[in-house]
Amino acid sequence: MSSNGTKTRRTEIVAAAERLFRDKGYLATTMRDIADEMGMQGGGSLYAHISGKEELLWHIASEAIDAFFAAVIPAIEQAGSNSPADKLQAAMLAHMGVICERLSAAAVYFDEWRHLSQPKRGQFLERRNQYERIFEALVLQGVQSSVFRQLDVRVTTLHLLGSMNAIRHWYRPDGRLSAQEVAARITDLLLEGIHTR
Amino acid sequence: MSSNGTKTRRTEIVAAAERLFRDKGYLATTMRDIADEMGMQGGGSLYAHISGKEELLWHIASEAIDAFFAAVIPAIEQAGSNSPADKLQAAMLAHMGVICERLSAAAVYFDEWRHLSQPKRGQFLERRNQYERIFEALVLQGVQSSVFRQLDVRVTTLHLLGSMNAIRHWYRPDGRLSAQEVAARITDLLLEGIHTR
DNA sequence: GTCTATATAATGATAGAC
DNA sequence: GTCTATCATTATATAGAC
Repeated sequence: MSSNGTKTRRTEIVAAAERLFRDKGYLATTMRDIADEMGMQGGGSLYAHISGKEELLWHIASEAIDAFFAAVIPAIEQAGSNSPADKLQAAMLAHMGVICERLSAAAVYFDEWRHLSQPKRGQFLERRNQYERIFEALVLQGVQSSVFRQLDVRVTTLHLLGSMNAIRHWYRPDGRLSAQEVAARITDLLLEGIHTR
Repeated sequence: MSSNGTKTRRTEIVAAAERLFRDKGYLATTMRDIADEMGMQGGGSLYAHISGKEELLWHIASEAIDAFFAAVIPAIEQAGSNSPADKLQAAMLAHMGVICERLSAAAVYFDEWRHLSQPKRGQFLERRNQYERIFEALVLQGVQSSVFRQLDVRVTTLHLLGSMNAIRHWYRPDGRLSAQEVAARITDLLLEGIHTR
């Protein structure tokens, strides 16, 4: 939103690209596809607002990672208690909240970043690793304090992240469950397992 | 392998394409890339062995789904007991075994199938759904027999499949853990959770 | 079966009129 | 800021010599 509350044309283009990148993939999406989505007659008009296709990819990917940081950091700070379990739970709910509410951006973040050329690609991966270390630290704290089982921290962290991120493949905003319900159920499944106790 | 035990040229091409489709993605891989990988001088020589690029994608994707069926069905039949828990565990180990030992094929199966054009795309999805119903049936049996908690069967199944499939993003054949170890640990995490009991 | 050369189509991006 | 036209590049696939 600009200062007067209206979407800029550029913002609309980014949103259209985000949807198309998710639906068809970055390489399968043409500038003409994006122009069509905008109601424009040819791909050329887009270049009055953006510098090129890869700039769209970079914009979406880096804005997505900002969204994850912006949701998860405060969630951890405001968790119900200082216990690693509560902090991890809060982080997981926040992380999945971003995925469910920004499905297109999340798809680009997870699946299309590899089409960035260097050095953007390296910058992206560095920042993503930084983000994932937040979860690894929480898992480590939980294992060290015996709130969690004596698990391999690396494998457990990769498992948690991979499992949470997988919901992008099947969560539907218009489905039976709300984003909060899905996030809560997956969090419960990951923390407690599926076996009866 | 052909009857005399040697790889056919076509099989080599499929293997090269499989690697490249995983590393760069289907659309980012050119026929010249595949020819290079084969030590050929130009993309044209490939067409003596295959009919086109999409045939490679279809061959890899449909062979991959066959591999999943071929591993999981006997694993369930030969499970340690008739309990849903043992059958599901056997199915999970077999499923992740295929992913770890056929990483390239798995990547194509999970990420590149959408570039199939109709009607192949629909045929693929139909068969994949059929495969996933095997897991859904096992989850349902486990919930009905109270071996598992009273969980939403659909969400739990999607969670299990998504979590298992996510290991393709981080498992490395030359890493610290073997395929069997990774599969066993992820199975344990999914069934028992991470919380201390 | 592999080579070189090429036909054909589509792409990202630019130029200039309005 | 959008339009139309187009350039330069690259892609899949084919043709014909060897």
